[in-house]
Amino acid sequence: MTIKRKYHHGALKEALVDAALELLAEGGPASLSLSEAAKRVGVTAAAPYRHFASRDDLLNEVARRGFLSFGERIEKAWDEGRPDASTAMWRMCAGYLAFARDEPGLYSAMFGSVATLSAPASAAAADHALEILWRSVVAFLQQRGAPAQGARKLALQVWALAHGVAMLSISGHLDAAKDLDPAHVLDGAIRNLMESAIRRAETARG
Amino acid sequence: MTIKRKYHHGALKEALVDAALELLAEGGPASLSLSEAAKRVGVTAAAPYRHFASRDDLLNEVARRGFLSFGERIEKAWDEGRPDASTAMWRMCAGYLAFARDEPGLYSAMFGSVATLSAPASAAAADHALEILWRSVVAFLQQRGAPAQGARKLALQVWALAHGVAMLSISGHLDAAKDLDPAHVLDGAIRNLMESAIRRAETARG
DNA sequence: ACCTGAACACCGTTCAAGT
DNA sequence: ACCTGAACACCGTTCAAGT
Repeated sequence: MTIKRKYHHGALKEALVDAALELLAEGGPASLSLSEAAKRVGVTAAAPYRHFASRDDLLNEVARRGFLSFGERIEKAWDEGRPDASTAMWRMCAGYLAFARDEPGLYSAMFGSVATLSAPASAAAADHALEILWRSVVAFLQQRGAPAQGARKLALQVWALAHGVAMLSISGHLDAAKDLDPAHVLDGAIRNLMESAIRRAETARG
Repeated sequence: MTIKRKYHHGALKEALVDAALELLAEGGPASLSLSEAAKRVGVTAAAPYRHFASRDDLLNEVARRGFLSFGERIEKAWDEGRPDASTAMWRMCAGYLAFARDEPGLYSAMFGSVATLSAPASAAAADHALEILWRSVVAFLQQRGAPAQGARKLALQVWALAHGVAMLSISGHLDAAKDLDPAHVLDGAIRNLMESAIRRAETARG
């Protein structure tokens, strides 16, 4: 009664995605190999091509799912702005950095590859994540009694800031600043950004 | 009188670096191949190993030089804060984004690879680039009569912001915001960051 | 000291053949 | 419909041998 692999795996696509996440966690996007994923799952190197058009296609699917769980995570962290917008905004930023810190390989796959993430599915998932950020900024401005006029630009700035800190942190460039932890740097900058926006609104109102 | 390649190339190391820059420009870090660089230069795939320990070693050398020319570029753009700190800061940020836009492959090689850029030489070059940013922030604060107290943290925030915008721009995530160009987004954010810092100094002074 | 040639393991990808 | 086996081009890397 030896354990035999069935000829048909049954859930090969899911298994390959899981293996890809493993590889990403172990060595980043560079070590995501279709062959290695196939080997770990117990199929031939050619088998994945029934489910993915190419290596980049697999990477893209992984990135797409990454954006989805990323969006869920920061949405939960925002928690509809409870107990107040400032606290929730801080918590969301911390959640953003925590995701990048906990899954640097996945985060790099989502944002790192220049030409790879051209697929529309992945782009849509990324836009969804941005939208959550945008809604948070709008809610923040509303709670402070400011108009949501420049919210889109502000959301983009918040995103760029969080992304920049995350990437510099992942790549180790922030390690030189031993006394400054990433979350602290980001929090201070976000605070400045939001305060400036609110102040400008107040000044405009007279 | 046929043109014959000398057995000894003479300047193989330099030639390989140049070829690597070409490959980087054509297809990003993923298409930087030691074999392809060797082929373009006209030597065997094994020849580069006299000059570079590995593919990553070549990539690292290219990144190191990238940081050097990047540092020169933003230093020139800053131009010692002429005619005034605000204008110079804007010009430096524009120069930062222009570098990333003109050489996306090189910029990605400099910042993108997570595990690759672990070499101390490359890290030192990166730190030097950050120092230029830091000096600019200090000069900005001085010209505005504010103390240079939080300059280091502020420089890190400026860097993260510029890096974030550059990366999002390179990876195409900013294209969704058709009406907002990267330089404009960055400029607005930097302005808010600096103004908040100055205002805080003024409040503290009473 | 610097490069070639041959070799090996690995990877992406294709395709005819198996279940 | 899904997977194997064999095949090809390509790449990183090593090493003995050539100049």
